[in-house]
Amino acid sequence: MDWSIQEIAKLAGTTSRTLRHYDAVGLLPVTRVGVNGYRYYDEHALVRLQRILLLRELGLSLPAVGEVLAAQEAAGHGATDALREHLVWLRAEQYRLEAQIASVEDTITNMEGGGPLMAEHMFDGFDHTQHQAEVEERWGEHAFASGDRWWRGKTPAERADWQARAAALAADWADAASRGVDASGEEAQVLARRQYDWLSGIPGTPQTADGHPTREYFTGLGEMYVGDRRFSANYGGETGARFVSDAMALFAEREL
Amino acid sequence: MDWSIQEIAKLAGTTSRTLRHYDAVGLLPVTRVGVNGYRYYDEHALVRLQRILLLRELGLSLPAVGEVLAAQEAAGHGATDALREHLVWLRAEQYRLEAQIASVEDTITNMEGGGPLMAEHMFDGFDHTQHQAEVEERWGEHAFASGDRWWRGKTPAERADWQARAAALAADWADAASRGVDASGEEAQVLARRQYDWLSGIPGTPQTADGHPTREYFTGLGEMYVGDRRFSANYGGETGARFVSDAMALFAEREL
DNA sequence: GCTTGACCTTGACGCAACGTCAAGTTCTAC
DNA sequence: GTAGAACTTGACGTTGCGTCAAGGTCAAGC
Repeated sequence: MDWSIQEIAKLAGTTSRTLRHYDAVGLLPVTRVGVNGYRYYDEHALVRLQRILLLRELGLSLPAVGEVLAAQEAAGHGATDALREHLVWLRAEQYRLEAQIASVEDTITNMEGGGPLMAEHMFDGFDHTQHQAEVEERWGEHAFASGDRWWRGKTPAERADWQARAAALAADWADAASRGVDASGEEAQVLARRQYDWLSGIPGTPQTADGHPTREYFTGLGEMYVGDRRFSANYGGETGARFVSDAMALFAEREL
Repeated sequence: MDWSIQEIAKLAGTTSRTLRHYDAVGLLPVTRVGVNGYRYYDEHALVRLQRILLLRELGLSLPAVGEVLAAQEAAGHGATDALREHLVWLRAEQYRLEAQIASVEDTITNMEGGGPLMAEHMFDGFDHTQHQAEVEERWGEHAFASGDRWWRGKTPAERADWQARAAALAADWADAASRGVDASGEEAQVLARRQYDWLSGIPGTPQTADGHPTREYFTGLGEMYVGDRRFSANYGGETGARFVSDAMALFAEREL
């Protein structure tokens, strides 16, 4: 049972170029090469490939991936040293990022001359509720001031966390859109759910009794995204916004 | 008043190669080129260079740095849009890292078959208090068990933060050592102070009444680092450990 | 038997921001 | 005059593939 390079690539969710690369660096040698020069992979290769991709998602470099796999093969199972080392790495990076964020915030406030970052930048990078006026028009008056108070009532750490969550969501949407992901597929729907859950945290949005956005609000918001520069700018233009909108509409249809 | 490429590089704390690169990409054009082909920079270039380096430390890409500077020049001062965009970026990265760290931790616990990460890995990446036995021998019995209880009493978030701090410190030591930094210089001494402050957070270490490590403990610890593989492995070998030790000794001499 | 189109190959450039030789020229000091 | 330091341009290396480019292979249809 063996597969061509494209077949195994699709099975594992990667590309043929990546497979050739892994072969070139010796991380995943090709199982068999036909007389025509074609590469073929068997099920052992598939398992190894899946492990490689998993470790890569954890942020390990290719040499590090190789170490982990070699250790596992040598010690039957276990040998987490390389992973633990990587964990230390990740934590150091996180700490560095934290410091950088603080520095950038300081720089911004210095350049703007005083005052900490307030509500006007609450939705930086994910400014969909800038549509506040339109939203209010369609779903009735909701005091944005209450949202503002909610924001100011948060601690700096909470604000940062909230913004980080929003930024990550925005980045993931943009990434998925650029990769041409299917709006009805699992990945996009997971994103739509994240968007939905995230919205639940914002007061001043139309919500059901259990604190979640209403179906109408959710789909309506999605529709408004399309064609609105303030939103689409962060999501790969109108194409990206349309993708987001589609995914949200499908989610609402199925789940709400 | 103009300087040669090496002179201005030293003034700003960078390298001549970097200056040539900035010239090549148009970020910092050279002020004047002599008939011999030599590059010369004036004070305006120095100011701009310093701004560039500052923004680079905040993590901006060269094009982003160019945008910020252009906006500042156009608008007199201000124009923080690019920086704010960068901030969103940083937060998204941080969030991504957080998720990765959680995944790696899960993977490790899965591979080791159960149980969350406990005290045995408390000092991962910065395991100087593994010298516990020797330390106790020299500074009297201090129950390591109390340190263990302290660790287990922390919340996961606190543990992660503490480990991140330790990992960052370790990484910075290793980096400074690899760059051949002077142990008596400001950079190394700042690191030594961080190390000192960090130690203050660990119960079970000899401390003065105000909760700080004693001078003897601090210098003694530094001495033990040299030649101990468990420590030096993380710091660029014995050379790195010696550098750390020297910096710590000088710090203790001057400040404690 | 031929064309078409999908799939495959190797080879090579591109990216980010410089570090690091290499080979040759110029300056400075003795 | 000459050693040695400083300078120049040019080019490769780094990481993990993406992305052409140019061409060979295969299955299907006419």
